[in-house]
Parts: sequence; C-alpha cells; structure tokens
Amino acid sequence: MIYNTLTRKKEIFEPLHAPNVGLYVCGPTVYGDAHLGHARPAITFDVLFRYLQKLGYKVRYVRNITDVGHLEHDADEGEDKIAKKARLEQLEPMEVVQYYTLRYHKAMEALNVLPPSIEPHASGHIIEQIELVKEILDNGFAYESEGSVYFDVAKYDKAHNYGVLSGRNLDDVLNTTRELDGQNEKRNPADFALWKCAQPEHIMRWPSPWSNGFPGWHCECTAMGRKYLGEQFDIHGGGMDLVFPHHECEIAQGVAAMGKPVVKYWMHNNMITINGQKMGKSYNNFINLSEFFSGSHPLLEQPYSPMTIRFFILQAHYRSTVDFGNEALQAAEKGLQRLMDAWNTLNTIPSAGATTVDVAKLREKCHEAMNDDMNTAQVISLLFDASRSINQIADGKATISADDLAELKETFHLFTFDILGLKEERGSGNAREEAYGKVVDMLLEQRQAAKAAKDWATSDRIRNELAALGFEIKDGKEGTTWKLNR
RNA sequence: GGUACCUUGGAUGAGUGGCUUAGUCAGCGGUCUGCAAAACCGUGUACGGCGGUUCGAAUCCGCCAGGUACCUCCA
Repeated sequence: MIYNTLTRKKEIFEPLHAPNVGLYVCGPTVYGDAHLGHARPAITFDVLFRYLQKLGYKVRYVRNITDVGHLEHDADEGEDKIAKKARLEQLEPMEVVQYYTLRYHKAMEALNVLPPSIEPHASGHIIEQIELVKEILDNGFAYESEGSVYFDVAKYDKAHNYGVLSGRNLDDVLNTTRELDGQNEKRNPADFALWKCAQPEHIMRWPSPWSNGFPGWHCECTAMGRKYLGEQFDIHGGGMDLVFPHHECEIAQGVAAMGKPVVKYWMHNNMITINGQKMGKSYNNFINLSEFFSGSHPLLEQPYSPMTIRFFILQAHYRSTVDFGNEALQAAEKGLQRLMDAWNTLNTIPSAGATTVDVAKLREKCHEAMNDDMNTAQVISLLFDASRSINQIADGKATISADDLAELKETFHLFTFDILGLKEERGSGNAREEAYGKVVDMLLEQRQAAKAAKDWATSDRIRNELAALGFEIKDGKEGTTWKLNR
C-alpha cells in the first residue's frame, strides 16, 4: 500500500508490468550544494527503491539532474539559474553543472543512497523535449508566440481537467496568478512555457523550430520519463513543494501529448523544517549537507554523521514534516548507536534450547510496516524491540534457539542494512589513525612512568612489543618519539 | 483570498474507533560493577479547545483557536 497524492488515499500497489517497476524521481537542480532538504527525497525514494527490489521487483529508477531551464523571475530577464550562476562566477555553465553534480554524488554516497539506474541530464535530452513540444502543438494544446511556445491551459482544461493533482481549479489559478515575464505573449496568465526564446545575454541555448532558446522547466521530466520508462509508468516521486505547478504541468503535458495519464502513483515526501519553517534556498535558512558532516554552521552544536542524518530522517514517516533540532539529532545519534551495538551483540550471543523471542512475528510486522505506505518509523521501533531482546539474551535473561538466532540475524540485517540502508560507521581514516596514535602515546606514557620507577622489565617489555608490531621507539633528549615502520 | 495539510508527554515522533498511554533521547528509582560506562528491570505526565456521533474517540463529524506548505525557482 502506498499513498497516492492523486487520489489522496492509500492504494494497493500494483505495477503496470510486473515484475518490472518504473520509478521516476525529480532530482536536484545543480547550481548549489545539496542541503538537508535534498537528503529527504533521496533517502525516501532510496528506501522505496531498495524495498521494491527486495520484494522481487525489477526496478528501473530514474532520477534526473536538472541543468537547464528553470526560469528565474526575480532576475530582470528570463535567465535560467545555471546560466546566471555561471556568469557570476565567470564559469562555463557546464563547469558549474559538473562541479555541483559531483558534490551531490559525493553527498549521496555518504548518505548511503544507491545510485539510480539512470541519471539523465536535461541538457542531454533537448531533442526529446523539442519532440514533446511538437506533439503538444500538433494536438492543439499549445501555441507559438514570439519564438516561444506556451501550453494552452484553458483549452486543455476543457478537454481534460487541469488541477487534478493539486486540487485546484482553473478559475482559482487565474485569480491568483501574478504578473510574470512575457505575460503579454501568453493568451492566458495560467499558461506555462514549453519553449522559451532566449534573450541575447542568455548563454545556454539550443536551436529549435521556433527559436534559439531553451525548454520550459516541466518538459524535462515528461520527456525523460517517457524515454526511459515508457508512455506509462508506475511511480513518480518528489518533494511536496513540486506538486504545483511542476507535477501538475507534467500531467497536463503527458495527457496533451499522449492522450492518457502517464503516471499511476504519485508520491511526495514532506519538508524538513527549521524552527517550524521550511528549509529552503528561498528562505535562506538551509544547512548544507557538508556543513552537517563537519559541524560548520552556527546552528549546529556539533558535527552529525551522514548515518545520523539518514536515521533521523527515517525515524519520521516520509509524509510528515520533520523539524530540525540539535536535541533531536543528538537523540538520533544515540539511538542509531544503540541499534548498531545491538547488531554487534547479536553476532556474539550464543544459542540455547528454547526461544523466548518471536522472530517470525518480528519479520512479519516489519513487512507490514513497510507495506503500510513505507512506515520506516514503525520498522525502526520494531528493530529497537528486537534490540532489547538481543540485549536480554546477552544478559542471560532470555534464550534463543539456533534456528531462530540465524533467522533473527537475517531479519535484522535485511531491514536495518538492506532496506533502511543504514550502515555502521567507523571513524574516517584520519580519525582512526589519530585515535590509534594516541593509544601508542598512552603506552609510551606508561613506559615513561615505569622508567621513572626504575621498573626496567615493564619499560623494556612495552618497547619490545611495540617494536615487534613495527613501531620504532626513539628516546631523545626532548622526550620519546615513535614512528611506524611498515 | 484560493488549495492542501498539520496540532500527541521535557525533546523527537509512530498510531487513526477498544488489542499501544509505540519507539528513541532526556529524567527518576533499582539490578549489575572495585568505580564508571554499557546493558537489564521499574517509572511519570500526552493526545490544541468546545460540542456531536458511538457501548466506547487521541482516532469519525462540526465549529473555534493556532501553525505550515503551495498558488513564483525550490526537495
């Protein structure tokens, strides 16, 4: 069962072409560093991707990189964000795209988000987008004006129904649309651009039958979704803030071009808030993921590891807002540690005759929770229940049979690592080396104390055993130093 | 103004008619321990307000209060 934004109900998930599943998720616009808000859909749909695969589906997961097309209305011209940033930094647009795409991938990897099956760039699918615009024009749901092409919302609304996803009706949209650039080129203020004629200073542009320009910002998902997942596919996901207008327009484009709805299930994750307000670029209250990892942001009391953030996000249901807070993050950090400790304990506990833990029921309830619109919070609470049982066994207050122990290990691993995508974090290379180095220093302090007490047996033993491990100990005038010869 | 949604204990956050006052973190008491830590056991207070439906509501309905998002690029 998954919640479908289109019907506002939980529905049984039935793929169009089982065992294949098509999943499309709106990816980032690569003109800035990924922030906590970007982590939410990436992690949410990563878990969905993982779970569907575990259920035996063959999933093709498409997550795009938006590197063209988003108009910026607060700028004086209809210049897209990538191009604007590029001019400011005196870089080629594709240099900006490359830079932030790599940074995004790095952050995703740290969060243990699996790469999608296909990660198409909008700039690499201009031809498909032009094709889409042509089809909509041919079907009469668009018109050309001054080199740009606009979607005729009023005409579409009569034939089909505009606003099915967001629950709007056209009159409301008309009454509330603000004055925008190029409004005079449109027949109707609610019409949206399919192709935009480029202004002279606009550096990202492509030739088309209408003008040198660039595609409207809803085209890419429709065009690329169709190319890789077919004219109809199962699930389209993204943040709730994309419901209108982005996804609404996608639906309209798809129907206008192909005559039928493209997507069967629409899934939307909720926002992450900070002091009750959405975290976003436009509010200037966002915290980059790299700042979380390093703790370098005034609002952060300490660094938070990628897994802490992943766990923090998964502790809430994906359709609920989650409020950022140091106290909450610290609670997540400790909770995650408890879970990981339990896993390590699980691998050491002995089995004995009778079982006092109902492993089969645990597994069943975990599946139930996942099947109930991906209730990861519920799954985590069940894993904590299992952790308590594990600790009880370790304490000798409960027992488990060999079969059940194996089953528990498998179940625990399946949900914790394979489906929720958590992983054990040990310190990074440098942090570990530093810690090991300090241990050597401690031993040398012990040796120094032994030497001071003229306990030569102990001091020599420490030196010889360290030497055997490859540590060269050098007693100098200024004290003892060491290095590792290996 | 329109549309959608939210309001659960010190913090966070599941639940959506009785089977759960979930779980985590924090607090308190205990067991264990040379001391600690971890672990285990026990423990408190919650469902925004007011009505209604019902044998029974945090859960359904209505009204009120407060809040958020979208309507403009946004995850």
